[in-house]
Amino acid sequence: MGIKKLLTKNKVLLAYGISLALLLFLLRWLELRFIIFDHAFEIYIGAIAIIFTALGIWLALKLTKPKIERVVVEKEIYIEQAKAFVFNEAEMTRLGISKRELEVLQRMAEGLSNAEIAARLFVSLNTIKTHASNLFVKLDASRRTQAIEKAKTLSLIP
Amino acid sequence: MGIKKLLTKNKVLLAYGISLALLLFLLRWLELRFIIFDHAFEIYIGAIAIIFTALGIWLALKLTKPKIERVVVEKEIYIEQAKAFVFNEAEMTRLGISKRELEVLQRMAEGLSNAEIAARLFVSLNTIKTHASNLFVKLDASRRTQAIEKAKTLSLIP
DNA sequence: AAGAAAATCGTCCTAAAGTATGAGGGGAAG
DNA sequence: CTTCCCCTCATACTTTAGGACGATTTTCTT
Repeated sequence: MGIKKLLTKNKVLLAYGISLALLLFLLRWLELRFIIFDHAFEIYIGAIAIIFTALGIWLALKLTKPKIERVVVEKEIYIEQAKAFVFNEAEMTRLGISKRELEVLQRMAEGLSNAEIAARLFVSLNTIKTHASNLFVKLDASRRTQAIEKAKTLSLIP
Repeated sequence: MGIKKLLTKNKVLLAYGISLALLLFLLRWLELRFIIFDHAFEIYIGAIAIIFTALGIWLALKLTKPKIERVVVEKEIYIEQAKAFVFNEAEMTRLGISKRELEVLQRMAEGLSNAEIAARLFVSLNTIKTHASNLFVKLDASRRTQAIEKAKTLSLIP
């Protein structure tokens, strides 16, 4: 960041420079009025003062860490959770539902028929029927759709 | 904003100008009063330089505005499972599902049998069967459980 | 090793679900 | 007014689901 830029940028510094110039003129006026000495001396001092003031400012700006005022803005982000399904194992234990029965239940909820479930689990249709019947008793349901509904509210299936 | 106003407003600048003037007078006074050494001029210059450098540094530190850094902190908020169900009417229109059919679909998802649905909607069992059949065609399902699954993923039912 | 629980499979039967087809009434749009 | 869609209902039939037994085999626990 150059001095020129600084001066044009900062009104305060500009005013400062102008005031210094005015001061020098004042001195000259005083000089003319009262004591007459070497004019060059005051001008030189003034120039030195300006230069080193600028140098001081430059030094300060360059060498010091920039003042940073940290403003923390809290931005609320609403995250729609992908419905993190947490399996309710306690409920499964309470109802006495076995692992195999749960598997059948899951497939039933997927919309598969008993025959399809039997094929996927490599067992006979009768076995699936038995599991289904046991499930209905344990879930207190009389239809598979009802069983699915109950199982979902109990977080046994997503 | 005029210079005059700036000067009267900013005490720092005023003090600075005055100090410069005083310094010059002091130097002149010293020059008049005492005998100047050979290197008096260099000493003056050095003193002026040091003083005004310090002044410049002080000025810079005092007058620079702190940079405001806006830190955006993202606060994650997880939506509770009160997750409002938004009915996908577009999908219903696309599939050509009628109001009555949707009603039947909803009851089916609740686990009701066709007979129960018929009783609740005050129509005959055959009517429900017809609606169900039409639904299966429109939803490309062959079972009610499958229809329910599809309808749920399409946000036709919660 | 014995017992309990779980998983498997079967049969018989009934109930419910699903398919196919036809048909009548009513409302909305052309 | 006529056409189209929706809702309604019916009949006849097929398929699937579900209930009620019993039975054998694994698997785990004690």
